[in-house]
Amino acid sequence: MGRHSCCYKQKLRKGLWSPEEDEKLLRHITQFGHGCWSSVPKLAGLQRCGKSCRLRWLNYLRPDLKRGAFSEEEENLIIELHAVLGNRWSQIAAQLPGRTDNEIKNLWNSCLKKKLRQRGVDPNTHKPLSEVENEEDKARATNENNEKSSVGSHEIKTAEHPNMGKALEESGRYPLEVSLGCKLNTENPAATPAAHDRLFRDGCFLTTYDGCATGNLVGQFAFQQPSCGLNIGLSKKPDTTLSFNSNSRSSGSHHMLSDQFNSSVLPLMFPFMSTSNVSTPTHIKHSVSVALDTTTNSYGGASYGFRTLGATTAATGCNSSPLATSNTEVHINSSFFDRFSWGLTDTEKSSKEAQIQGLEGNPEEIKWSKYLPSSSLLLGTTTIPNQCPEVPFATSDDQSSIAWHQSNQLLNLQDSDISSKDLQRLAEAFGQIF
DNA sequence: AAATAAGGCAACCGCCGTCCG
DNA sequence: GCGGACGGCGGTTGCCTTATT
Repeated sequence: MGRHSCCYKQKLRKGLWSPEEDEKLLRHITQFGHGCWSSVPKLAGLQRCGKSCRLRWLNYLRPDLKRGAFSEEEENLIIELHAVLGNRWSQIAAQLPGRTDNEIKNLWNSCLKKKLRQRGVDPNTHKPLSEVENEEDKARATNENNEKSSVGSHEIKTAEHPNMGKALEESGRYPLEVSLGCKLNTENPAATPAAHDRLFRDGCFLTTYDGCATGNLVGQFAFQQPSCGLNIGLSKKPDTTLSFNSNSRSSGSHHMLSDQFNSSVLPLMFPFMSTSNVSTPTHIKHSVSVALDTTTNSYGGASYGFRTLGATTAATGCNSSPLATSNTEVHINSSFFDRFSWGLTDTEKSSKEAQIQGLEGNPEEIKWSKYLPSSSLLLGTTTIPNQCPEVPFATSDDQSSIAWHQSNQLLNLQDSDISSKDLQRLAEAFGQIF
């Protein structure tokens, strides 16, 4: 292992390539191909290392390169792909024929980041800047509090919730976090639950938060397993069409939600719940149902909770303590999803989505497709109209589709041999899209 | 017109994974 | 199994050009 041997060689030219060098390299490769790059400079009569030749060819000389400025479509595609893939420039470049990873990286660093900021979007997270700033403030405040108390957040939570320490210890994971942003009660804003009203019981979190602070949402709903960044959710907007915006930890499609989000999926999503030794259910039923009152653009009520198998004790309403129940069964009912007027279409498919799906079929070229599942969980046939005001140029359906694919694969990775680094990368990808 | 700052871009650096002897 | 060679990738640097003062 170690550095490339050519790095140690002397008398090799560095810096910009002269036209003569370009000509030599071009002539050699068009005539003989590059073969082994380390032998190219010698055969082509160049005082360069093979690596430098390779880079020059890939980034400048190869004939299929597209010259000129990036089109708006290309820029938008890069932004969307970056939301999913992060700084994996080579994989992004694979989706833009004739463009190099270096070119895209430069464009991103010099131009697109700035554009996103001007649009109020954080280029790292693809969330609205205001939200990112809020999160940073919260994180700062949390850190300060932790420092003051000289106790880590984990310990604080454990102290608050006696079972949690055991849960963490035995499951080896962070607890499941179920987030329910309940409603925007336009007539009685006070009825909206307090932000991040977090309750813990038996290894799981229920977090309610006011997802409506922006005024754009009438509700949010999300599942989260912080340890792997998995977070699935949806939001509902006043126009009564469902939306997956880039910051709602959203994913999936109508089919995912209504058909796939069933009792067989949740244990996959949150495997620790069925495997840890804490008092988790042996059978998990999913029941979160929210009745939408379309006349007031608010949820008429939210039913959610953990309940004992066969005995629903989920609380109703948004401001109660739904975990005043005795046992631990996450109860998420698909009827939750059926209460909406979805306004979705099965047939609409953007060209970008088609591109993305196209890449899934070519694992040799698109390496991140290896993360995608081949199981029936993989959906991606339905798109959702773009309802994402925060990222007006991004089609949230594409992103959410990818997110869902990746989240599924993430789940399927539990038993795979994929490395922790891969998982980390996936989690990072999730962090960026969410 | 000169100096300085900012932007854009090409190339390098160093790390990592894979291949192969 | 080990280690060197190599290809690939993302981060960074530094040069050149353009804009601003």
